[in-house]
Amino acid sequence: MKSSLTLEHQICFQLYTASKELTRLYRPILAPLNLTYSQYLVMLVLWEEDNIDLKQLGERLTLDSGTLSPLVKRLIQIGYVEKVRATDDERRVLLSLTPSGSALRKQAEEVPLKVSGMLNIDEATYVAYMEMLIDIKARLRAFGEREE
Amino acid sequence: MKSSLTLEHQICFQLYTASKELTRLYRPILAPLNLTYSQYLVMLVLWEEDNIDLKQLGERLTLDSGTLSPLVKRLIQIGYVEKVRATDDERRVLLSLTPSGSALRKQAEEVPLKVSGMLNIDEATYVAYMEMLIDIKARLRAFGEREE
DNA sequence: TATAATTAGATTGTGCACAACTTAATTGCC
DNA sequence: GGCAATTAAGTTGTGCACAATCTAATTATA
Repeated sequence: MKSSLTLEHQICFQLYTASKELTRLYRPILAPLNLTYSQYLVMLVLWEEDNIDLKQLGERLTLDSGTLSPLVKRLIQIGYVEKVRATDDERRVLLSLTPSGSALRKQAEEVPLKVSGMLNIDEATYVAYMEMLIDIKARLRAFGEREE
Repeated sequence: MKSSLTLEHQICFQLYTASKELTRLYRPILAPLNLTYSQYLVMLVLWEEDNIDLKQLGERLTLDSGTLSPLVKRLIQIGYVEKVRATDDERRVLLSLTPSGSALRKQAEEVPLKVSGMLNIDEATYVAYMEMLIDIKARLRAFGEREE
């Protein structure tokens, strides 16, 4: 079972292309906000919880400092966020929204609606798909923990 | 509905992290074959259909020449494939397996088994998940075509 | 209380992923 | 047949994604 080497029968391939194609859908929607897809994810976290430290941010997005450091640098250049060193622990860096970064949230509110409109998907299906993806991740993590 | 801006409620985020985490699972499995994940996908296509041209390969994987050209260059350097210009149309480039690239298939046969073992997933669930991912792509493409 | 181990973040190097552009071959159309 | 439009690959530039390494701050412990 599942041992066929055919491209289309690999769940990895379906997941990989689905992710790429969905990201492609976001590009024109995010362009007016001056954000890439990954930058948008960082902003989503900040709108939810301002003044988060980079460590937590990386854990939320499963991104390491090698990815996050230059990404955050670009968000600072655009002027949406700023870095503040934590006073209690000088190693930590807190990320906070600038007024322009906060203001952007209003425009971003429309993004999920546009996307689900484009996907043309009903609530029940949407939820089922979300659960599937979360389950795949749970299985991956269960394996990771088994290995430790 | 679906208008919450919370990270975890975005299907894009779940798809993006699931794909990244699954790819991460493949890395140690593919390392002994001397392949990255994307290179593995190219090899899958070649084992299925040798002597394919780059255009078709790119369509199969939804990758453009900007990604594929350097990727193929690396596969040639490793010695798994070679490029041959098509005689009937000098623009086309055909990709074919070297003996070492063909031989690799035997080792690769074990990859899907290892992965489904790690995912610890039964056949029915696996198939259901595949169908969901294919459906997501179909919806994305349906939108793309509507826009043309 | 020195110093070893750990931790947070940054840097470097490799490999995608894709847009925009270039080059060369082919096809269409007159 | 001649020339514009199209097509296939390749190149360049930007931005992830991640491993490996480095630096500086903190914590643990001998």
